[in-house]
Amino acid sequence: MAVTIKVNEEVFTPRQQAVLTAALDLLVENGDGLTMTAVARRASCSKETLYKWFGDRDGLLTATVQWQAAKVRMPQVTRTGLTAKTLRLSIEQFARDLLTVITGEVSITLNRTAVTHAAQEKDSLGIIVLENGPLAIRRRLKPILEAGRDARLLRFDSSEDAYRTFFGLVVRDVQIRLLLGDKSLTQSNVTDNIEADVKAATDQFFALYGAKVSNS
Amino acid sequence: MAVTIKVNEEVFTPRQQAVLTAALDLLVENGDGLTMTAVARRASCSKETLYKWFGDRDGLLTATVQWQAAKVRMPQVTRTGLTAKTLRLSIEQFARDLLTVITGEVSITLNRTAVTHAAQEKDSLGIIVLENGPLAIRRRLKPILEAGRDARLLRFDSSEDAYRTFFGLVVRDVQIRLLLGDKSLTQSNVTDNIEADVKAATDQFFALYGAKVSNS
DNA sequence: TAGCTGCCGTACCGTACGGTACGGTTCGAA
DNA sequence: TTCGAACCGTACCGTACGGTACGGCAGCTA
Repeated sequence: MAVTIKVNEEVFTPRQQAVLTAALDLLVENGDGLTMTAVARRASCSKETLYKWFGDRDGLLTATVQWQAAKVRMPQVTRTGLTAKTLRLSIEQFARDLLTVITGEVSITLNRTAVTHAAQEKDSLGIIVLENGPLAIRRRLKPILEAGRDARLLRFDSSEDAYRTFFGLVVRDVQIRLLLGDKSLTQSNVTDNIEADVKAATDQFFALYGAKVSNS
Repeated sequence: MAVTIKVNEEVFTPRQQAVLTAALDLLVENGDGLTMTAVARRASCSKETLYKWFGDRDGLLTATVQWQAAKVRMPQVTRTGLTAKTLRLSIEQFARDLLTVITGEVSITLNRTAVTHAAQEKDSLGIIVLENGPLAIRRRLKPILEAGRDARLLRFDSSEDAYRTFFGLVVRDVQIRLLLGDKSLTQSNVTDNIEADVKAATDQFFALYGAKVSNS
């Protein structure tokens, strides 16, 4: 990976975080409503300060997305002994985390913002969102999958393929429909079904990658 | 389905189609570059005409997306006898069509445009894109899945669930990564692997939903 | 030829917004 | 108490762009 991006700490003072919070709120409320004047008013700060701290509008946008995306760290999965049972619970937890994140209002907003940004030859926001979303899950899931394979509980050639299949089974068409504003996916409509979807996806994943019981 | 949208013919004169082509080209070249002045110049027409034909900028955008999305009709799948073999070929063809469409430059542009639009409380473009993308596939795939079930070649309770699983297995994380501008997914990088991905997805789909051979 | 229609090209207007400048205030340090 | 740094609020500038107006031209009809 040649490009290194600022996933670093990039510490913000409390006051700056208040500004970023205001910016995020504006983004969530009204995607294109992130004008410098609006942020300044919402955060009770001067535009001059915004430019001093973040350089320009793009800098503010990047700082907001980056800061927020990094906050969406999902709870660590307890990776105890690795029996068939704990492995399944871990997988389920990953599915639950993934679904919970992508259906959240903040995640939808960040993804929309990054997609909009990507439509203008700018990929920095997309990279940040990817890095903190799918790729974060992948980094944490892969070792567990491989541990499962080592323990003869799972069976696959490429852990990359296994991860991507898992992603597909869990996310299906939910994310793209949410990003496109599909009204038939009410927030509650989705969240109410998360548990069922988690179970279904996990079942399917084990059906595809679980070690056959009656097998050498 | 309560909402009926203008998927109708909405005939455009050749001259108007030339204008829409210019608009689409601008969208593809530079997502946010769709200014009325740019379209007028590219299409060698006057802004006055644009407003006369399409009402306002949003009308032009909608007409462009709608006209283009409707053109992305994928080839009809020959639905012959429905043996195990033809069913599999049909499923593979659907997977191939779906992957080919979503990885295309035009599709990426339309989806990005619609997502951007959806970030501004406007869902019309999203509905159009959904209707002509995933939902079009669904409308055509479901009958085949159900025919497969009737012929005891497939096994599932809900054809809706079966369709969505199929979608997930085929699309995985490809679409969201493309929308976010993931550079590690070169165009060729993806298209070269389509056949392998089609086969893998189809295999997995039949592993999950194919009727067990040694059963009842 | 006269007149009408449709359209091109260009000029124009109003506004929204990114970015800058500056006066005034608070507050901590010397 | 004085100085300076940080920052708020506001006014300001330039530009880009959506939308409108208008002059001119081509083509059709009578």
